[in-house]
Amino acid sequence: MTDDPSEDATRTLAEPAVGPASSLVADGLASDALVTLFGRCTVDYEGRAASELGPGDRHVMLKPDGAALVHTDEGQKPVNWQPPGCTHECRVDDGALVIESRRETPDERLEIRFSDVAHVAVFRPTDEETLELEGTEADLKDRILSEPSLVESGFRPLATERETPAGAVDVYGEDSEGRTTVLELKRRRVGPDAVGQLDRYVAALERDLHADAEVRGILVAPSVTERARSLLAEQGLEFVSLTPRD
Amino acid sequence: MTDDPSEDATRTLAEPAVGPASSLVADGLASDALVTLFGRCTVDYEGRAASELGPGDRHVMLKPDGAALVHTDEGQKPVNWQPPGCTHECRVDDGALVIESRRETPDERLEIRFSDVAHVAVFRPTDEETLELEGTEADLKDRILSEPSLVESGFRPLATERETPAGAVDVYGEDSEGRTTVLELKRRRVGPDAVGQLDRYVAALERDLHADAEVRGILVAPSVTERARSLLAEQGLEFVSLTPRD
DNA sequence: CGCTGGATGTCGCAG
DNA sequence: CTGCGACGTCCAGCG
Repeated sequence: MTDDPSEDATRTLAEPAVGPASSLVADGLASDALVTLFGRCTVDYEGRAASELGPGDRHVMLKPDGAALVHTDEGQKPVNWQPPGCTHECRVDDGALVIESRRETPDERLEIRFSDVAHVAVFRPTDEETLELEGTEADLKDRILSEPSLVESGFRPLATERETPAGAVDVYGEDSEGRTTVLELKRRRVGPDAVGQLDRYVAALERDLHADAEVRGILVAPSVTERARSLLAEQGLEFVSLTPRD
Repeated sequence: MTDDPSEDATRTLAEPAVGPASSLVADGLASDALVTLFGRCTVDYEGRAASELGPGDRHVMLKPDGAALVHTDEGQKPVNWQPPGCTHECRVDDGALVIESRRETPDERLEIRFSDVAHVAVFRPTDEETLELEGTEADLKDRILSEPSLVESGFRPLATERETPAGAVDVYGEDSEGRTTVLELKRRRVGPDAVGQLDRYVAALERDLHADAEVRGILVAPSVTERARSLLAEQGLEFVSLTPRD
């Protein structure tokens, strides 16, 4: 760490000419800073899919990890983006400030062309802290493992993430009568997709064990939709209501 | 529209005191602008789940549609967020600048507490243009409908989004021998989940028609994983390779 | 790297 | 509003 303010201070430019704007963006990219731009731009993307976006005033963020985000006035998700790991370049082309972001595997390219830059900023984010999150599926699993009777009296968990030919089962165990019983856990209200998932695991286990093996499948979630409930019934599967918290 | 520059120009503050920072944020929120802040903050979230994030230097974006995004130096996704439709408030509390975002249904609350604000900006994004995207599942469907033989010689599409007790089938039709044939389309390489989906539709249709009805199920995608391929085989389902573009 | 499934998924559309 | 499935989903964990 030096005393050079460019090493840790925020730097900004308002209504810059293309040259100074380009210089500041390039400096920010070279020094692993977080760079933001605001101004009139078009956006072109080509990769897994392809898109075009006509001119408008938007907010662009370039992260030190190689991510790029283009935000309009609406929506939680960026209108265009590039994932972490991309290489960003900044150049001046025909009087426009052009940001180009590329990656390989898959080959993807994002080009943001600014006809006018209203603002450029270079920030130095720090990330000492990690997010503490609760209320996840992992919390629901912990709840069940520490108190299996919440699922059913006499239920005994024997393994988690047990492998089957159709994938790994969340919780694998036995009921009070010794029958193989598998749980599919969801942190929130579930639809038909979760039933299909549980059904695949149960069918795979019945094939994998004996032809006559009876395997119980229980969907554990706060609630189910009506269609999911009828699919469960058709497949001879069960449901237990349980939330990740409380 | 007036000549008041606050109505359309970008406004910024560098290293502001809490009072001026709060005023500018409040002005921005009141005038449907896009507001960004950068500085040292903690973040607390309570809603569908709950989270805490200790102090660090982060970038916050408040959108005119009510969305809120908190970005660290890493990741394409914000570390914390609030979806569009939320109500943002800005206040000074115990010398700190506090942004609070709320919504109902579900009841959710996000609190961002700045101990130090390095930068505040108010922008006026415009969104005249809409994104033109190609290479989606809809493009794959159009391709098949305009040239059904891409799936199989003699295939005749009869309906799209046809309803079954298990949900709507992407493409419903008949093969050259008059057998009911349903397609599940995916724009990219697929795994076991798509097989489960197709299987649910085929099983529902076989129940819905006659007990003796034979229904063919074809997964149409660029490629499949090995596990998906074996699940297809076990269920007597088929695969056709096709991409949304080219 | 590819596979797999979770996510405070988000988003758009239909009932 | 809920239900349902697509998404350039993103993302972590594991082989």
